[in-house]
Amino acid sequence: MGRKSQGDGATSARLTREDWVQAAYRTLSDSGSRSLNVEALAKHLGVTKGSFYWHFKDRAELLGAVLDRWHVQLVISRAESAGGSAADRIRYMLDIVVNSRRPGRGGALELAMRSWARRDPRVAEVVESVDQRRLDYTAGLFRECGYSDEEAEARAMLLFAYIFSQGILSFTNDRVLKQRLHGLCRRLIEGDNVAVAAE
Amino acid sequence: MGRKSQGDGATSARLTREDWVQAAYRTLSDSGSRSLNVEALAKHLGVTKGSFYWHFKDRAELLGAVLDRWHVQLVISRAESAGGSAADRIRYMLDIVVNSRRPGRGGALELAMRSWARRDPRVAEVVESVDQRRLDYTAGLFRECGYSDEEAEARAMLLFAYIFSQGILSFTNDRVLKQRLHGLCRRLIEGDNVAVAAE
DNA sequence: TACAAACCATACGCAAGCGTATGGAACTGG
DNA sequence: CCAGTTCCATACGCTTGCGTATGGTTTGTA
Repeated sequence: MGRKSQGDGATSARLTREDWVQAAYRTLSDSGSRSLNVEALAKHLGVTKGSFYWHFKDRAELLGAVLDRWHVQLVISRAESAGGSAADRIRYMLDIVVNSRRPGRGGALELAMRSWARRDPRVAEVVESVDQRRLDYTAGLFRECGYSDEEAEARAMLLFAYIFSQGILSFTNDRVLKQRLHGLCRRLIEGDNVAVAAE
Repeated sequence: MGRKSQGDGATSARLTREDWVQAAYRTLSDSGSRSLNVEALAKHLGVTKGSFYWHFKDRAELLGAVLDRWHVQLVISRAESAGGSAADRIRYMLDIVVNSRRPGRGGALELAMRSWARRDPRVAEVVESVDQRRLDYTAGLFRECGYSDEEAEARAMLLFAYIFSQGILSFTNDRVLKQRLHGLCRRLIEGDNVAVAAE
């Protein structure tokens, strides 16, 4: 097994600190941070852990880097970069759920972060701030659609609950049915104001 | 540290297989199944692992027992035992979220099961069947309230998404605000039919 | 080409956790 | 009270994974 033939994210022959973080970031969604072990990562990258301990002080430093990456990556919301009106962006966020090719992927990462947060208060703090920021942003969109402060916040909560759960809970595998149900859920979350604003 | 003074679930001086399963079941919600290790459990129960390996063949057998317990426990829904009309039971399920004294507890267990399911297909199968059964049951309640099949299913999905997320996501710590938002979310999920039927 | 820095391999010590072996303590029916 | 069963403690071997030490290989650079 040659190095260049399997380096997952390693562009050059030799690795950088960033390559390690990326690999760790992906591995994280396959299980908790607990199973994020150095030697497995090294094997996955086609090197030995001698490489790892040159880039990082210890395993904790890698986990810290992974946490940072998740933090900044999530704050720069995908919906924001998509642009459009508030109603458009709400609809965009909702439709990501169905349109994503790899459904369990994003949900698995969220899951792993929460699971990790339960035994590391530092992680819990980051997760909480990310949740809050996402909620604030989305509530702002609903306010732009004409909802009151509280109703906007409630609908934002429901929106995230829905998105989050779609990635975690395994309700149905029927694509067609899921699509139809998605339309109904979207209508319930968006409500009348958005529907009116969107047409 | 004497045994009887700290046995967590052990009623008599000596332990039974059931005591081990109970202790494991509780420990599970504190992190993934990965951190469910025998020696820590033994310490928690005030014995050594010599005891454990008398009751169980190996660690896998304990995990299997824990999985079974979760399975049967969840099928016997709490809402069903509460009784009342369909609308009452829907409202009861929704209000459990706010009324539970230890908010993170149930959510943490759900989280742990999902996290576990991601690396054990046997667990994934159980989780999926449990999800499906819960959804079917709840959709039935909404149908009793006069909703169509699909709308009932969509509202059931939203209900579970909401309940699940309340246990996992960390939106706000403000009790009062949470209570008001809960009322709004409940109204969105229940919709007009339930509201009419309930009054 | 020569030297320094960056990067990696190999080999080791160490702790945690699983499972086994074996003997001892506690309870039980006769 | 005394076998026999049930339950537990102690001690051991084994594997996994973290971290270190040390030397080797590649890359940039003068």
